[in-house]
This record gives sequence, structure tokens and C-alpha cells, in this order.
Amino acid sequence: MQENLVIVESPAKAKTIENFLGKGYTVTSCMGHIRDLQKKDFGIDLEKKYQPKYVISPDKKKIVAELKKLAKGAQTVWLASDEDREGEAIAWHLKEVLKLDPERTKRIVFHEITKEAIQRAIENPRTIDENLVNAQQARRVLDRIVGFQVSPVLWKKVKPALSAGRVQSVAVRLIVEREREIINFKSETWYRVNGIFLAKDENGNPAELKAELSKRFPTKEEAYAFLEKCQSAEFTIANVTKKPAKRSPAQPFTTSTLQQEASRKLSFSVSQTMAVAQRLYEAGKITYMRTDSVNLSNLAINTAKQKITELHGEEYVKVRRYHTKSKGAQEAHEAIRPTYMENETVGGSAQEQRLYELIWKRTMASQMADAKLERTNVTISVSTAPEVFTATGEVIVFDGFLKVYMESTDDENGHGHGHGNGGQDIIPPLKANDVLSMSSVVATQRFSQRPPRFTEASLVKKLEELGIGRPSTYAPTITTIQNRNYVEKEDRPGVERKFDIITLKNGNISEATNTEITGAEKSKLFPTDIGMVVNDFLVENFEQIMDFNFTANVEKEFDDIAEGQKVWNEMIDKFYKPFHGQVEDVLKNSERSKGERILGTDPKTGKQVSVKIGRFGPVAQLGEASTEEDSEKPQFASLRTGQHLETITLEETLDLFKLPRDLGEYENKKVTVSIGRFGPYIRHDNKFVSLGKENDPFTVELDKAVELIEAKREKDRKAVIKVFDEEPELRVLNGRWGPYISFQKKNYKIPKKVNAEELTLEDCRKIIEEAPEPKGRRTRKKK
DNA sequence: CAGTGAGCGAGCTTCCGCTTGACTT
Repeated sequence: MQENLVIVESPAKAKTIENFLGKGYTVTSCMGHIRDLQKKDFGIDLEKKYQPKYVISPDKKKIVAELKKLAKGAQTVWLASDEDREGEAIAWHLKEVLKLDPERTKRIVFHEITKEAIQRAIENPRTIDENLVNAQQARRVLDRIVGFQVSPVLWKKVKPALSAGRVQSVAVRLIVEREREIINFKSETWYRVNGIFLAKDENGNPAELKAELSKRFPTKEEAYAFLEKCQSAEFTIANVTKKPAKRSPAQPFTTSTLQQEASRKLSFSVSQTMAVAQRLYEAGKITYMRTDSVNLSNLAINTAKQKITELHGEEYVKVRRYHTKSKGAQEAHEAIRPTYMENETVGGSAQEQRLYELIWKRTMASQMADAKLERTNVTISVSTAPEVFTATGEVIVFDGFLKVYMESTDDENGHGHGHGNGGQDIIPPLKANDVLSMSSVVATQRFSQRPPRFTEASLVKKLEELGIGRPSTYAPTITTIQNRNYVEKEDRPGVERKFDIITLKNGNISEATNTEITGAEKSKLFPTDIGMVVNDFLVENFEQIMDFNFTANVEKEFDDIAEGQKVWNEMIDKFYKPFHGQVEDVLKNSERSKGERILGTDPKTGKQVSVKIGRFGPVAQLGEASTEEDSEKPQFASLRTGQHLETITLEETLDLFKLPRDLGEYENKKVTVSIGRFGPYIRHDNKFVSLGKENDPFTVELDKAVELIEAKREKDRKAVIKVFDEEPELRVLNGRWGPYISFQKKNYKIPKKVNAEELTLEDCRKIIEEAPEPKGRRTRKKK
């Protein structure tokens, strides 16, 4: 009989701990929560004070059976789940489900995964903290109430299969509101003036001093006038100051900061980061990747110190202890760090290697000395004008942590567009009253930047700041709002923008107009039409849930429950009563929401032009539906990809009704052009030919269409490699991925070694016969 | 694949947080 059974949450942890405990202890894992509210019939008994109806999660049945067996054979069961709200609940569910005898059950928590810490935990067992468990039950019940009562309202009032929740709905709101800020953004313009002056460096060689005028000019005329003044001006150093400055390393990684940096530096999506981190964790190369702690173990700090000394010398070491600020953060957990600091690199896939390297550098830097800088500020006065030029230089005196790692920022506007920003590293030696000769003064038209769109990672950052969601849910939440089609991750090309440049050089002033690309986006989150409609509906009708502080407010109450100051189902009752009233009221009284926008009237027919969400997505409508008999039905046309309810104009909408267009006849059959799901196409003789990107369906002519039809026929001819007279249904075709066999509407792969040209009918039949049955069910949800 | 946009009604959808695989493309 096994004396002791220790149950932890994750199997990797179990393995480590078993090694520390040695004989007499079996360590196993329960893989997180083993029970949850039942999914059907709400899962909460509203008649019995919100009593939760728990069921064993289907994917945990096997684990529970195994745990039962092990617990039966153990003298003492040690519940060693995490020390937070969820962990406490896991311990309690285990106790309930495994029907553990209180006499032989002990609750322990580790503050660190070391032999000493575990030994200490074993020596200091406690009982399950019922208050903490109740705080978790309140959290769980509240989330179920919100999710399962608001979602059905959406099914009725907007569209079936939609969802709402405490976390996801607020995440969508952030993106929708940001998009509207961008739509309504009015760019301002001004003129920035940069001067290049001539000086001498330490060795007496010519050196440039780049400076920016402290004033921006709102108009071209004012900028021009200033340059005219500069023509005859004398430029004098008014002031030189030098100040020391320092920069400190960033904290070690948490889930959220890892996702951000992997996104910025490696272009990983948040779920990709988590999947790669999971593999590193399972291979024992990094510590646990779902954490909000910045704490490093003593062991980690010491080995980092050694490694830094070994690689860079002792002066680069600075031991720093980081503490997580957020309340209820788990000091038991550690920051994400390499398990063995001495390993600079690891094997594995390229992605694993890159993510590991990032984690290693960040951890190292966190224990390294500050970088010391010297900042120089120079002011240059202009004899003919009150404005001054300033130049700022920054020289690294001691690199410190910068030797290994520098955190990136999301600031996409930071480093201008190559028009000079007035800054430079090294400032030539100068002193006050030096007179400089001017090489050039350039006024450049600049524009204020619209707010940036969210990336997956910057959205996680924002959610974390708002206290919404947990390390284990950031990635799934981001995935959910994309799967529900509330949000899309997209690239968008920028647009060309013209800007003026006025240059003073060699005493002459010249003007020019340049162009630049602006507003290009890569992997940014855009709200969809349905996302916007759902968001507006929820903000209008469920303000409390959609409030950015809703989570923070209920968290305070959960804390009160955890401290025994509040009774959990009383707290839920206070929330539920008014909330449920609201749900009923909205169901009864609110209008169906279709996001309808009336754009104006069609000048030709005088009919109303509008857009809305239809059964099959966003649709434009010409004319109004009427209840009268024999009244004309309105015309409909789907919006094209890239067009949105919020931004489409009357003209763009009217264009949609110009299709399908009749181009005339070819071979006595009608040729028409239209736009379908896969873009613009030509229809002729019941065949379809894609128009491609280069041809506009609104202007394309018959000649071009015929050309495309012929090209398609030629391509189709080439597509057929072989036909057999005996079996007309069987053909060898050339597809996108090479040759394949088509038979009775099904396609079959040809083995790589086989030359498709030489296939006989017998060969083909054999391939079809031996083709593996398509396994498994098709996933119901399509993205 | 190249459309749809009327209405009825059955049966379904949905939350957040803990954890890993087991699946297919």
C-alpha cells in the first residue's frame, strides 16, 4: 500500500516533485479542474440559492477514475494544487469527488519547487479554505449567468450562435471603440523644421550637428517665412548641457509580457507563443508559462549571476528581486525563465530556439546592471528669429544590461519616416557662443498620427491592465473573438500621401512635393460588421457588463468573500436580481438589431438606399419593404470584401446595384459579369471565369471577357492529363498541388513516385480502392 | 462556388479558468 498520494495540477510539476519526495510518496496530477457546471439547463439552481450543479468534465473521466483508485490505496492524500482561488477550488472538488476522508486528507501549498520548500509544505499542512472556494464558486457562477443569459438574447435580437461574456465582450468593445476613434480621426498637419549645421569633431574633422526647431509652424507660409529669415541669420550656440542618465532592464517575463515581446520581436501570434512555450516547458527547458508572477527563485538568481559574471564580468551583475504588484498574484509561481540559466541555447524547432533565446536574454538582463548614458542638449539661437534649434545626443557610457537585451515598444510612430528627427548619438564638442555655419534648413510637412490599432498582444496588454482575464485565458479569448467573427486579424496596404518640403540650401529656397505610404497595417485586429452591431447592442442594453471596470468591481467582492466578509450566494443574488430583470426587459422590449444605416436616396429612382446585416452577412438595399400588396420588392446586393456598414458611402452602395452587367454575346450566348463570393467573375454558357484583380467588373468590356474565357478554356484543356474511354467518369487531372485522380466527384492522391502520364486505368482503380477512408467527423464550426 | 434577403418551427448555439493531448490540414 502506497503511504502518501500527492496531487498537483500539472504532470510536469508532478514529475519534479516526485524526485524531491522520494520513497513513500506517489505524486500525480489532476490536469486542472476536474468538475464544472453542467452545460445543459443552465447548471445553476436558481430555486436553491444559486446552488451549482457540478458534473465531471467529460475529458477528465479517465483521470478521475485513476485518482479514485490511487486515493483508495493511500494512507494520506495531499492536495497540492495552486495557492489561488482556482487552485483552492480544485482541491475542494478533488476532496468532494474522491470522497476523501478529512482525517486522511491534507491541503498543502508550495512557494517554490525546491526540495526545501516542498519539505516545508509537507510539515505545514492546513485544511481547505472554504471562503476561498466560495469566492471561486461566485466567480464561476457569475460568469455562467452572464454568458448563458446574455448570449441567448443575442440569438434572438441579432443572430443565432453569437456569444457574450464578461471577458470577450469587453475585449471586442476595446477594438470597436478604437476603430471608431480611427474612423473619426482628423489628421492635423504642421511643418517641422530641421537644421544641419557644421562643426568639428574631437580630431578637428568636419562633423554635422543635426537639430530640430523647437517650434512647429501650422502653415506652409509661416514655415516659408522662417526659412527666409534663416537666409541671412547667424547661428550661435546658446547653451550646452550634459546630464547623466540611466536605463534599467525590464522585469522577467509573465505570460502577458512574453506574448507581447514574442509578438514584437518574433512576430508570433499569442496562441503560437503559448504553444511553443508549452513545448519548452514540457521538455523541461523553461518554467511554467501561464503566470502573472515576476518572481525569480534564489537558485535562478544565483545561476544567472554566475553566468553573467562568466560572460561579461562582475561589473555587469546587479541582483534584483521583482515583486508582482497585482493583488492575489502568486508568489508561489515564478516568472517565465529558463530552468537552467547556464543553457544559453537549446535544441528543438527554430521557433522553440528563438523563444527560448528571448526568455534567456530577458531573464539574464533582469539581473544585470543599469545602462549608464550621457545626454547632451544643445540650444542654437537664430539671430533673425526668436525661435531656437535644439539638438539632443545620447551616448552610452556603460552598456550594462543593454549588452544582452532591450525591450521593444508598440509605438509604431516612434522612429519617424526617415525625414530626420533632430536626434543623433554623438554631439560634436561645442561650447556656448560658438558660431556655426549652416548647411541646410528644411521644413517638412508632418501629420498627426491616428491611434494605433490593436495587435493580439497589445490587446492582451490592455486587458491585463484592466484586470480582465487570466494568464490561462488570454490566448483562448483572443481566439474566441476571432472565431465568433467579431474581430479579424488582417493586413491592410497603406495609402499614398503627399507632403511638402521646403529646403534652404546654399542661400536658395526651393519647394518640392514628395509622397510617402501611410497607414499600412500588418496583423492588426479589425472589428467586423457583426462585431460592431453586437457591441453596440450590448453597450446599449447591458451597460454594467460592458463597463471596463465591471471585472475590477466584482473582483473586489470576490476578495471580500475570500476573506469571509461576504456570503457568496448573497453577493450573487444582489447581482442576479436586477441583472435578470434587465435580460427580461431587453427580450421583451428591445428592437431587433440589424445595424441598419440609411445612406440617402438613389438619384435615378428616388428609392431609399440603406445597408444592414442580412441573413447572409452585410447587404445593401435599394427601396423599402412594404406590407402593401403588389408593391415592389426592394433590391439587395451583398457588400464586397473590404466594404463595411460603418464606412460605406452612398456612391459605393449604388455601384453594387450595377451588377450583374450584360456585356453582349459570344458564340450566341450571353456574357455577363458580376461579383461572387470569390470576387468578380464572368459568366458565359453556364461557365464561370474569374476576372482577377486587374480587371474591374464595372468597366470591363466584351473583348477582354472573351480573351479571359478563351484563356480559361486553354487552361482547362491542359488540366486534363488523361481520360479513359471505358470509364468516362475517371480522369487524371492537373490541380493546384499537382496531378490527381478525379472519380465520381471525389479526388484521390497519386503517390509521389508514380508518373501520372503513364497511369493505366488499372493503376487508377487500384489507387482509388486503396485510398484511405476520410477519417473522423468534419468539424462543425468553420472559421 | 458563382445564391440567397418570406415565414414557420425544431433543435441548436453560449460563459471563464484550470490543465493536456488527440485530432486534421
